[in-house]
Amino acid sequence: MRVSGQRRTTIKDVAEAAEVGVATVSRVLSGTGFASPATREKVLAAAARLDYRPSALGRNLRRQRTGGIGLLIPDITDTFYARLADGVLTCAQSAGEPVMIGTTGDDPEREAQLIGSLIEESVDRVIAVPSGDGEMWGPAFRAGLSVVFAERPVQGRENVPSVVTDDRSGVRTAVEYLAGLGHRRIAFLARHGQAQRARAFREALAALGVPVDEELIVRAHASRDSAYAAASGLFQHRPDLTAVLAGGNMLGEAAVLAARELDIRVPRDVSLIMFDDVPWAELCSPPLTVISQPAQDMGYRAAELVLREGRRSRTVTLPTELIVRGSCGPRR
Amino acid sequence: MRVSGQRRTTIKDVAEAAEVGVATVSRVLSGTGFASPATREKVLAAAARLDYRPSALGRNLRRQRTGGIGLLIPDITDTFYARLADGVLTCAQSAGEPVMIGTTGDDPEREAQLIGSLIEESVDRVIAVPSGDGEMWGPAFRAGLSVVFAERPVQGRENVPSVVTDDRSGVRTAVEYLAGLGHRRIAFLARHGQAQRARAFREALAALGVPVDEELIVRAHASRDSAYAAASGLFQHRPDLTAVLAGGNMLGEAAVLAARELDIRVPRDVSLIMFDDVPWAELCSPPLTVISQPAQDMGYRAAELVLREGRRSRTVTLPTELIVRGSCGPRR
DNA sequence: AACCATGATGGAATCGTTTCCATGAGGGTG
DNA sequence: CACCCTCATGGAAACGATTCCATCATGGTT
Repeated sequence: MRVSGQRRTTIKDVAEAAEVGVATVSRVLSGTGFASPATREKVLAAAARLDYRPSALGRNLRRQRTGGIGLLIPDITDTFYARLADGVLTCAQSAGEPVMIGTTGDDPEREAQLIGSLIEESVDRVIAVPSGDGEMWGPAFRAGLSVVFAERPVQGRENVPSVVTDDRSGVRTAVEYLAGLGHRRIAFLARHGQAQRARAFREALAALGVPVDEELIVRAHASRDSAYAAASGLFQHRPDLTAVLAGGNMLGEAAVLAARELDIRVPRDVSLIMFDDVPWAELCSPPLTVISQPAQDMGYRAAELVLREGRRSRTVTLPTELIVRGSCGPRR
Repeated sequence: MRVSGQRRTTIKDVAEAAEVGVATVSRVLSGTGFASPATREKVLAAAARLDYRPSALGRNLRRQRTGGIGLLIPDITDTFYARLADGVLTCAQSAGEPVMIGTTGDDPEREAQLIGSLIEESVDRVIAVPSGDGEMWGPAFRAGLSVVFAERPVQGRENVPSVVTDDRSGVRTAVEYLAGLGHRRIAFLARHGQAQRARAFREALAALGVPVDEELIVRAHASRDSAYAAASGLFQHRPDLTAVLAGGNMLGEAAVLAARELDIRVPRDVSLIMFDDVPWAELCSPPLTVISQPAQDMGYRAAELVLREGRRSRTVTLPTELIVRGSCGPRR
């Protein structure tokens, strides 16, 4: 314990203190290679005595890679992504891996920038909720990163392992439930990047013989303001709709708010189903019927996937569940 | 653009391509030192042609520090901390600094572990919502980290810059408001680590001449389950209370849930004020009266503080605001 | 004309670790 | 007894950047 201005204790100091070579210290401490019990003891004692912590900097430079996981999500303020991040962190921390986080705001350009910065930092494992198309991931793959996509796959990168929710089935369940209540003019509030869900929505309608009205499919960006604008605009332009499926919790929140603002009562005037179950869905008035998604699990699985780099694994699809509460009623 | 198995382009490659020395390349690219316009041009061209990105690893090792910011929060799932993290990320990303995030779960031991891992990674700037006492931060200061505390100060480390909310004033406002409605038996649901607020709560009661009932001050850990248990236990043990102040949004959520479960109506039977304004507070039934805190701003300011390392600055105190909605009523 | 200040430049050391390789000791087998 | 194989060990190279320092050229001053 020296005064400030001290030099970091290095492996060399330990070697000196233990009266062995640095190579031996490295071998003992990293557990690889041979060492006699006596030497091992000496080294361990010296390391403990000097309170030695190996520098990740030196190790990483030599190994030509940074341990750790890069995590790219659209918005940490969205509880869905927060839970996803929590899953990643839980897995990563139990594996002792640091996590570098970045938020893209669903902006491909910012995503590209963050990818660049991860490459610069030699982070070689990335979990991402991709915003853009597959192109911007070119540099990442060229640099040899192992990537796992979460929540959404990327078209054109089908062989990249991904962990996604079963959008098709989730959307179908919701649409069938609404149709069963008599609804025909059902709107879908989607975020950019949810093309998959929009497609599933069209398919589900078509399967039920309901004509698809493209004007009822509205897109918003990953921000509260954008979500509110989309929801409010939808209600105002199309007062004839009787049900809304919100593609995420922020869109659901916006829908409730916009409906309240416009004096549209839920579920009397409009039925509402929201993707993603969040704690407040139950506290809301009325309690929201939702399609729950295992966000935290998704993050955890993605982290597992990206950590066992060896085996190439296909994409994992996680199930959704319809939780009926009080925000849907028969067509008025 | 080579096939896989390629070597990273290094500064040496650029030097060769530009027909100059590596030192010159470094000077040009990092902007320091002298270089003739002609050479500068050559270097820049070569770097662009080879798509050169300097390795952060090499730089960091030489500089003996990692750029970037370590961020330690109790729970990323709590929207308050998510917003705080968002503020940090916004500032850090606009400064081009990577952020390493870790969640402590308000567990001092995990916190200590994460601090250790930050030191190992040579991260030299940390923003933390501290869980434990000042002791575990010893190693961090000894290692020369520059630390900024957020949300809570740490006793015994008063000279560490911090960004906190004005707990005293926030609590006082809430208590005075409740007292003004006639409430006397007011409970406080606190999280561990909110000793500051509990103290302010006692002071505010004392200032109003209301006797302090220690049994009405209940503590929970940073998890939904713990919060619910605390809230439910409180309502069951003390059916005589008429108002509750929740120290955080998860505690408020738990209080609403527990009250509903026990058939306690808000605000008829019990008035409720929650610390931290969240989007769902308005959607809740009844809409929740809250003490809003500038969480995102707090994170941003903390990041600013930790980034301009030079000047030592005192702690910043951010104001709170009482937002009256519908969860408080006169004493029954 | 000699000298010096200044700017441009590149070689080489350095950061802390891992890992390759050479060396040496010791024991078992032919 | 010679030989070889194995294990233990340490020196030194490598990773990729920054930066100190020496060298050299140039132009201005005395």
